[in-house]
Amino acid sequence: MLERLRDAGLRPTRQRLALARLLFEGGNRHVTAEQLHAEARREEIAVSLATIYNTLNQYRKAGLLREVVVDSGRSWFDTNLEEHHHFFHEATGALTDFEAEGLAVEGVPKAPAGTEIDRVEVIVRLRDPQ
Amino acid sequence: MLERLRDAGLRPTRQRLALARLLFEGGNRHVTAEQLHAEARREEIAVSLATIYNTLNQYRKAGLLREVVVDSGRSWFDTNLEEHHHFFHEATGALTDFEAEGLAVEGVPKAPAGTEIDRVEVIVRLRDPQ
DNA sequence: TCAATTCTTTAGAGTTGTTCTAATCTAATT
DNA sequence: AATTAGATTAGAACAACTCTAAAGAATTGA
Repeated sequence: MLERLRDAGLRPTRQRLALARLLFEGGNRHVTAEQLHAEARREEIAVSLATIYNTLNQYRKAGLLREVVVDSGRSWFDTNLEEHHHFFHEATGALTDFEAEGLAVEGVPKAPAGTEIDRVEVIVRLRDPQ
Repeated sequence: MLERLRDAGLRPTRQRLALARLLFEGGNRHVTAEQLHAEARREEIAVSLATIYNTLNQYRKAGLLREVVVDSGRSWFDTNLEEHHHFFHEATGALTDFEAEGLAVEGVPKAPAGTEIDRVEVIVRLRDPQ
């Protein structure tokens, strides 16, 4: 974990290490800033909300996390760096991954002049059965 | 326009009619609440920001508009009701449509138990050429 | 047509999620 | 150990909404 932070050019401070452990040990996960803050509090890790936001954004810039926008008014951070897509259940706000393997998006038009494609994101919005 | 509002079960008030004209006359468009408010102000239509929000949400619920979430912290409303997808240019915040025709998304996994697919959204994120 | 009723609009206060500020603290470097 | 550069913090500030309750406008029914 220490290495991972050093490689990303981030000083391995107490707070950053503790948050890295919560985020990266034990499988992929999705969190919001508030959720991570609450979790740190439960684990008795003293970290301010400002540091949670700073850290999540630094991790994102360093490529340790991805941001997922599905929900206006709240940012999700996703530790899964593999190519994948998302289910989003509007009713509950639940966000789950599905693998890109098996999914084919064909016929994406070429990028408008002066831009290039960064990535193609597929969001499958779910509702309760009617 | 009057008909359109009545059919949607909305009283055709001065404000709702004026906003409907801005939104629906003259081709498809994407707006945020603030943008529409500024535009109304320029056209000397007196509408409060609260009414802008109310109206956009009523239009969305009535199916006259769709909401597009690409940008955490801001909601976009899209008057294009046809099946289509979006380019989003991160650097400028520009949002543009592309037709669904020609695009094929294959191999979407089936919806998790207890849910069904509402819609499959494709967002092509653009960056400046490196 | 004109009350009476119901729905709509409004200004401003409130809320939520996020960023900023500037003072204090800590890791790295000398 | 002292210095310095960078990190953390509480709380203020900010942006995008949403709510409230009072005033206004569209509809209804006589």
